[in-house]
Amino acid sequence: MIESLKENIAKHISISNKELDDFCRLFKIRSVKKKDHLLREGEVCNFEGFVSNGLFRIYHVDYNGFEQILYFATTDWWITDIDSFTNEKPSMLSIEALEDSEVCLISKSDKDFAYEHYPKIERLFRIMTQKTHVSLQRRMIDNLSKTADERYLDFIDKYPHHKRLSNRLIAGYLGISHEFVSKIRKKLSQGK
Amino acid sequence: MIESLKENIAKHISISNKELDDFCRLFKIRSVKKKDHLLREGEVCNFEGFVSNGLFRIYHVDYNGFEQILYFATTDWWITDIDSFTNEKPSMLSIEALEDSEVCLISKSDKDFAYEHYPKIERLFRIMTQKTHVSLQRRMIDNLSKTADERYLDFIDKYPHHKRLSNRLIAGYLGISHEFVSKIRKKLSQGK
DNA sequence: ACAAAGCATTGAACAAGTTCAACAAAATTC
DNA sequence: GAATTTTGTTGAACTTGTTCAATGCTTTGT
Repeated sequence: MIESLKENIAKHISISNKELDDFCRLFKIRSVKKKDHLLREGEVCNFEGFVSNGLFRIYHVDYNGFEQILYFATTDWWITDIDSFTNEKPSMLSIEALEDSEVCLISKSDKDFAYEHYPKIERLFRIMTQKTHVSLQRRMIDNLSKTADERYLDFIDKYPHHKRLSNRLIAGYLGISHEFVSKIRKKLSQGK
Repeated sequence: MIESLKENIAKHISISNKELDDFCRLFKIRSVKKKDHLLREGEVCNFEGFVSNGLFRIYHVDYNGFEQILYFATTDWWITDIDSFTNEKPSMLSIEALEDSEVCLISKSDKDFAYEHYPKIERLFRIMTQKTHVSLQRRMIDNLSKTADERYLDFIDKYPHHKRLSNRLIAGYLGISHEFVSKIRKKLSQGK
C-alpha cells in the first residue's frame, strides 16, 4: 500500500501533497513470498525499498559460513544496501523475506531524478540516513560493552517483533550461537 | 587551515568556488591542546567539526566505567555527535584531543543556514553520512563475526595512525581489555 | 634530574561463550 | 496424517577473553 509510504515520509519532512504524490508514483509495488530473496550477495542492489507489510532479514554470510544479521525490517522500515545501491557495486548483503511481504521499490535512476527535482527528498534521505546512523552507533557501543545476556534482554525489550523470530535468527543478530540463546532463555526463565 | 577543509569538500561534491568560499566562511578555527575536551558527555554538541590537524578520540563511558571508543578522528576527518547536534539533546559521547590539534567548527544555525541556501551542502552531508554509515555497518559485521586477534590485525592494517595510539586506546576501540591486547601482541611477535 | 603518575607485560584463577553430539518438539511437505 | 526437515534443549569439554595482582618501563611535570 502506497498510503503507508506516504505517511512514513510525511513523518520525516514537511512536503506538499503534490510533491509527495509525484515522488511516490516513482515506486513500484512488489509482493515477496516467504523465503524469497529481494537481494543476494554479489548482485548489485538496484532498488531502495519501503516495507509496507511483512518482515525481512538483512544479513551477511561471513567467511566461516555464519549468517550475521545486520537488522530485521518489518512494516514501516526501509531496506536497501546503501553501499551497493549508491555506488552500483556488488553487494556484501542479502535480503530475504521471513514472511509473505509487500514492498514499495524505487530504482536508482528514479531516486536520482527525485534528488534533482525535489530538494525535500534529498533532505528526507539525509535525515533517515542520520537516524539509522545514530542507532547503529548505539548498537556498536552496546555490542562492545554488554554481555550476550544483556544484549538479548535489550533486543527482546526493544523489538516487539521478536516473537515472530526463531532463536537462530536472534542468535544471528546478537552474534552468538543459537545454543547459547537457548541457555540464556533457560537461565532467565528459572532463577532469573 | 581552511584550505584542507575546502579540498575535503571538493572531494565529495562538485561545487562552485563562490559557494565553497561562502560555506567555508561559516567555519571558525580552533586550537585544542592535548587532553582537552571538545565535548563532554551530557553537554549538547553545538558544533560539527573538521580536523585540519591532529588526533581525537570519540568515546562513551559505559555503566561499568569503561571507555568505549567509537572512532579516532585524525587529520581530514569530521567529528560531531550527530544525534546531539541535530536534535539538540545531551550527548552520550565525549570528544578528546589526543594530541595538540586544530579543528574548523560550524554551528548548528550556520549549518541550517547552509542547508537552506546551498542545496549542494545538503548533498555533501547526505553523502558523508552515507559513507560513515557504510563503514559502521561493515565494522558491526566484523565485530559480530571476528575474534579479538582478527580485529586487532584489521585495525593495525586499516589505520596507519595506530602507531600514535597506546594499547589502552586500541583496547577501548576493539572492546577488549588492555591486558589482552598485550597478550595478542606477544602471540603475534612470537610464533605468529 | 627526580618524583609521581601512567603505561605495558606477564601469570594464575576465573567467567563467558563455543562446539559437538544426542535427543525432543515443531513445522513443512507430499 | 505420516514422513521429513527444521528448530529447540541440554550437557561436557574446550577456547576465548577477563580480572587481579605484581613488576618494570616510560612519560610528564616541576
